[in-house]
Amino acid sequence: MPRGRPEPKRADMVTIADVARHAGVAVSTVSYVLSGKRTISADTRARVLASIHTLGYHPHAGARALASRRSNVIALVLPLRSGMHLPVLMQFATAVVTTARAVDHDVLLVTADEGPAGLRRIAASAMVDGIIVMDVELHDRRIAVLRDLERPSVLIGLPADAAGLTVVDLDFDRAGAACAEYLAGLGHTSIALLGAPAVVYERNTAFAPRTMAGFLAAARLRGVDAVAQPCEESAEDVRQALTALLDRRPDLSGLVVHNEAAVAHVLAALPALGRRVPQDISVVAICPDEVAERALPPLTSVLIPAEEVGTQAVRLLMRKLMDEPVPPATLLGPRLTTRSSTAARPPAPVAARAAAVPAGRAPVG
Amino acid sequence: MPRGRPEPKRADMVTIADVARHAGVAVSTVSYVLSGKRTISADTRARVLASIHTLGYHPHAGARALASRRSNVIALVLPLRSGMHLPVLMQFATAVVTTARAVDHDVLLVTADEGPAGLRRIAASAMVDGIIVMDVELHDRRIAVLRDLERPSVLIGLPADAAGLTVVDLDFDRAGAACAEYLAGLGHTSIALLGAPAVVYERNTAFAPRTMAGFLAAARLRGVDAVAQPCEESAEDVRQALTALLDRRPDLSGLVVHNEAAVAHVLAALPALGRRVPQDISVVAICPDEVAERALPPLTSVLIPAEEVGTQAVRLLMRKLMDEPVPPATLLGPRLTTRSSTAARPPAPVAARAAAVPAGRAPVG
DNA sequence: GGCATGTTTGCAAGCGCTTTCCTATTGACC
DNA sequence: GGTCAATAGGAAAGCGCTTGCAAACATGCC
Repeated sequence: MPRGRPEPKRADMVTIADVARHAGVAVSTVSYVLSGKRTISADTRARVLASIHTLGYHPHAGARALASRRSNVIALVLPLRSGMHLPVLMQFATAVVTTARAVDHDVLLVTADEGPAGLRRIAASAMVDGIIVMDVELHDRRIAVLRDLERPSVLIGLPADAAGLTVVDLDFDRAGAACAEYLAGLGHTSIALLGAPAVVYERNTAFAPRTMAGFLAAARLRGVDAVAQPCEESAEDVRQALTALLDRRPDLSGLVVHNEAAVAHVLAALPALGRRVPQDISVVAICPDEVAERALPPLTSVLIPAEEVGTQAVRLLMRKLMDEPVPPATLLGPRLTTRSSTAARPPAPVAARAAAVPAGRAPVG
Repeated sequence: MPRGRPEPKRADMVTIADVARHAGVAVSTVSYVLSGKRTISADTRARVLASIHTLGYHPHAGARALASRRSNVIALVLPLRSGMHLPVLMQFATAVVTTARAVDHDVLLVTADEGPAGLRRIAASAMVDGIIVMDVELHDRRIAVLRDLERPSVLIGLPADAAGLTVVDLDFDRAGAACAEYLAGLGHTSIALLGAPAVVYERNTAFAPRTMAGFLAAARLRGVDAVAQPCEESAEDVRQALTALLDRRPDLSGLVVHNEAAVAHVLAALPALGRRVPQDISVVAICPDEVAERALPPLTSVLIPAEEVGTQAVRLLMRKLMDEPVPPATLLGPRLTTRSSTAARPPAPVAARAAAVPAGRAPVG
């Protein structure tokens, strides 16, 4: 067949040329109407839009990506294998997709097990404009790749060395503080934090010590007695830790648990030790809502704002795509939800101290 | 600037032309090495591959999609909003991504709330070659769109009218049968199925009646007394239903529960009615593994093979992309996992009939 | 009237790839 | 030696879009 003779097009595909012809304008005009990159008279614009509508035109993503060097797709790298707490992951993914769509981007789903090579692949093939990586590990092999990739990226979770990267996460410092302030506001004057297992602190994963520090600092500011300690995850360890704790501080009336696995054990052990929740002791958890809601009694908790993290991650990525400066780390404020595991000020057994602190400060968030 | 003069390229992007130059061959040769669409001498091929490797070349996805009319991306439409059982959804998504990657495709994540227009958009923009839609409703507004779309699709879940579509799902018929056969194999001679709430049967959602039919048919084949009935979800309704059931059939020793919400109530009600699980009565659930594992005692259960559904969905889609014929419906075999809620043959209270049926048939799956 | 200025639109050169033609080389067979 | 077929590789035409350049026209001002 002779080259260059325009044959009747394949039935399904409507191209920008079809639209231009139909509207009686040049192809470029259609393009500009769509991109808004130059002013088009109201008249022409309306005509073009009408043609687009009647023909049911959708620009070819590949062609657009080729010509504009933008795919309008972002990659979302998720640890789909398991381990992660699913509801959190889901909320996060939903927020990312929704936010991305709101700014005219789609989301390519990539599993973490594709590893560094996977990131390189999707970036180098210009499949995506940017990358959001969830569940970043402390010494993640991917961060080296991300750092020298030509595409921008946003990490969820703080790696050991975040220099040159953009990170979003919950502000665990303030989460700890929120718990302390909330309990102080309820009138509690002796509180404690049970944290992650000791090993987590040893390998200095950022979130654990930061929560502890925030908790202690806030308590000190409010003039409240506070201790914080790691907590192993077995029922027996929890029981022992609580026994020792209550032995040392019989007036303890507020407890923060930042350890998802230990939560149930704590709730089981307290009644056995003669402390009713919340009458004798208030318990605040730092955990997903689901865990808090399912506990008995449902727990007042500070939750990881997965949705907001997702939204922020996309926003930050978009700003990087537009070459706007972004802060290296964005830490999100904790949200405390009141449920049935906390009550105002200590009851009778510790009544001796009950009047010392004014109650009534509103919860954080 | 004068057009057509090859300026030094933008630093990051390695193109096929660079590879061709480096290997001393034509661009087309590189392309053919990559696609394998024509024979290349071993020598040339090796040289090209070496160049690709040293230059770190990755073909530009957009350019490839434009020229080849294939994006090598499939869309995965998920009901991310909630409602769905997350572990199942996650397993499914993971299987889809993994399988897709194994056949050199990526996955675009689309939320169900983009609706029919969203499907049209991603299809018409040639962003994806095919679409997998999860959680299809009985009268889904999207199936009309899918049907006249130029791109192939695979549905998870059976819509009312599946004509012209490709569907994958668990074979609920066989799931019901598997339960009956398993209980029969354990020596039980009087068994019952508690199904979904009545309303589900009324609106003839396919899965519920099919499970029931399979259960009854298999029981009849094995010469086992069986009844099946809908089951409401409140604790009180469950208790009443069980009471009535045990009243009518005091020798009942096998129970199948196909109702996620009622499972816990059944387990609570049975001891109250003087039946220990599994000593007096064996219970099999049709539910996600998670629910079965968390129950007390952990339940022998038939689970939805989410992973296999995902894998099959991708395989079917690939076959459609290659214009190979595929069956309109692919129903996957159930998998029964034995846990602690079932025991061999009826115990003492029904000893009168205990010798009637030989025990020992292996569980299904 | 002539020139600078502004507004609106068209022209056409690619973006990086696939694929259709086509040429060159080789070996086999008559 | 000549014809044919098979095998390897190259040249170049698009795929559908964006965007730099410039034309066309109107307007304002001297």
